[in-house]
Amino acid sequence: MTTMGDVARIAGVSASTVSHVLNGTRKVNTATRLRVEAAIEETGYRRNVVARSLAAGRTHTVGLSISALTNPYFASLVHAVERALSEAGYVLIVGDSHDDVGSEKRVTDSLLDRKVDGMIVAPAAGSERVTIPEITRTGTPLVLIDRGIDIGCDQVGPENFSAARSLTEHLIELGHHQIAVVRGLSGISSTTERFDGYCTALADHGIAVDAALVLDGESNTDVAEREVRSLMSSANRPTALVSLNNAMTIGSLKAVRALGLSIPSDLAFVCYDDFEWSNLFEPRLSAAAQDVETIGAMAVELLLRRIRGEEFAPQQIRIPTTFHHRNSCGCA
Amino acid sequence: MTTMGDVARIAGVSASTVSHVLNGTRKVNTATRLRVEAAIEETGYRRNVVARSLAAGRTHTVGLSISALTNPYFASLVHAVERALSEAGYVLIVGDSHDDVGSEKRVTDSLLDRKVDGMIVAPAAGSERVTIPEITRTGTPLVLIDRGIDIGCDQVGPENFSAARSLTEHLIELGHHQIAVVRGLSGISSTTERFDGYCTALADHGIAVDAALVLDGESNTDVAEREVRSLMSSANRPTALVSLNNAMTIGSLKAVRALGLSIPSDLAFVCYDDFEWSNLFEPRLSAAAQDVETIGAMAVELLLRRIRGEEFAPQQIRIPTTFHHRNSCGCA
DNA sequence: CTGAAAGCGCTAACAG
DNA sequence: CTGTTAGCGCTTTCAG
Repeated sequence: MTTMGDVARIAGVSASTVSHVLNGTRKVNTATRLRVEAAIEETGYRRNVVARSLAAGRTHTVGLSISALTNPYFASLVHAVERALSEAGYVLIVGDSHDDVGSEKRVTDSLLDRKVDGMIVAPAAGSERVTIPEITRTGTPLVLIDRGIDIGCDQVGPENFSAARSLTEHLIELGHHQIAVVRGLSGISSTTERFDGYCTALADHGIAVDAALVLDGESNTDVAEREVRSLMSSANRPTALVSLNNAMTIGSLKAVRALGLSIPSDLAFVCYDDFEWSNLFEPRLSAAAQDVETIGAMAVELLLRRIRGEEFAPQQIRIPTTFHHRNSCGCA
Repeated sequence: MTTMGDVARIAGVSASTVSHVLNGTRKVNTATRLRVEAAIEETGYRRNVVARSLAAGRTHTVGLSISALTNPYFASLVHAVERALSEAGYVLIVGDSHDDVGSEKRVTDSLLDRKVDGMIVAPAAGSERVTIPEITRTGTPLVLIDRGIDIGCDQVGPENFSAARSLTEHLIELGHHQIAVVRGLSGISSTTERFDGYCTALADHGIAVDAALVLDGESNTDVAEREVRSLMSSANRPTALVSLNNAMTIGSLKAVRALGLSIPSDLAFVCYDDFEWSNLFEPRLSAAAQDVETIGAMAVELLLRRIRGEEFAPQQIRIPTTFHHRNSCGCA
């Protein structure tokens, strides 16, 4: 493998000069630069970023710990983050935490060991006690994504509370009183906030929260299917349902289909998170869509500013959701 | 930041010993090891993987260049690869090539510069002329995924030809003669192979390929929608359609819906690639599903063997697809 | 069983 | 405008 020294020798200059033409870090005589470039071309030299990182103390690498790469929402998030980073000349290392603090710790430790310049984390439940402290201890810039944690660090996520509230209110305005909800994994802020939105909507309209109508879907398709199925075949059958994330929406729809019920005639349905195909089939889903691109881009922007050493108060950014009003809610 | 030297000083040993307890690379007296471990604990020392990589000449990092992180198929592939790698103690760096050689070159160059121990690439059209040679020149182990290239290197992908042929045959056996096809991006092997499968099925049953029924969907939802829409509103309307990948399936369905046609009564429909929701809505899609997990795991396995220095003839592995027979094809 | 010492390939003062 | 010289933090012979 050719090194910078080899190139220098061939070009008849010092390694230092080669480094500077490569990085544009200082003025170099055009003639010498040309010679260096020729030598690089001739040898097919590739800089060794590992050595460079060690010497410079920066890796131009950012780590991302995500909950579930298989969830299309998170996949898009990874995509958005990757794009924003690569535009800025950074490279992304991804790890999947499977929404488990243990795995998350392993992922973030490995990222820390690799001396990433910054880190983006979608914190699992319990993260604030184990993962986050370790990251902040090293002084690595950190921004939380999707879910928040009550700690002084930058975070960017979607609007949860108001979106879930509107979703629920829409159902109430349609005359429903028996509105069930499938809520996500406990211990993460998005679940709490969305559920709060649901509760607030009910409260605002003088409807008491009926514990029997609150389903724990654990952000999981199968669990949601089971829960919805059992609720919908019980005596206490609701007339409307709000699903609080995409995976659970699939599960809910499966359950409804398996029972031979139809939406919206037997059950009005709205959900948090939109799908590419939401508009394609009957029932066309009335859904609150997140703006993933913006969430990803924002997170990267904040992180890069921290990496550059900018000082500013911790930001807590909420990206608005958009309500796509279709017909699963039972409107014309 | 604490370094290995600091730990050594505190433990009263040499850096060399610290290194060896950390890596288990040689026998260390239990007493000394304990002291070292205590010092590590006390200081909260984290190894510097960058320095380690430079010294050891291996980064325990694998690069992945993928066509489109937003396509759920590729997202699952990334997931499968990430999982297999992390089990083996490797870390994944992802780059999105957007199916463009230019971007692909940028991605792979950056990966090469980072001295990844190996590389997995879903080659874009033209890759064999620009990206692949550069990778092999550096001697970095490489395995091609999803698409192949006529070059002596390991590749793993789904069965394309036979799956597409079966899909088409199914339609023929149902009595269709006017079978249209939406094919993917030109220049990549999966497109060619799947299209060949379609042509062969027709030929085997004495049906000539009608150029007017061959649509170029460019592996893109919008393009497919436009094409299908225009074909389906023409005089020469086919009675059946086979879509050759997931993105184009969405487009096709959009077009069909927009025209107010219904599947399968107005148009029998089968597709390559399955969806999580294929079974959820009418028409329930009859589809050939890829086994992404296996594809990812296989690719990683081959790559790790190459990284370990094993010598063997280049492998070309095809993972079978599964036909999910539902009702969009028009069967009971 | 342990330590000394020579790098890995590059960056960045510093000096000229 | 360019070269010299220290490292960056770790691994790994080679001695002992």
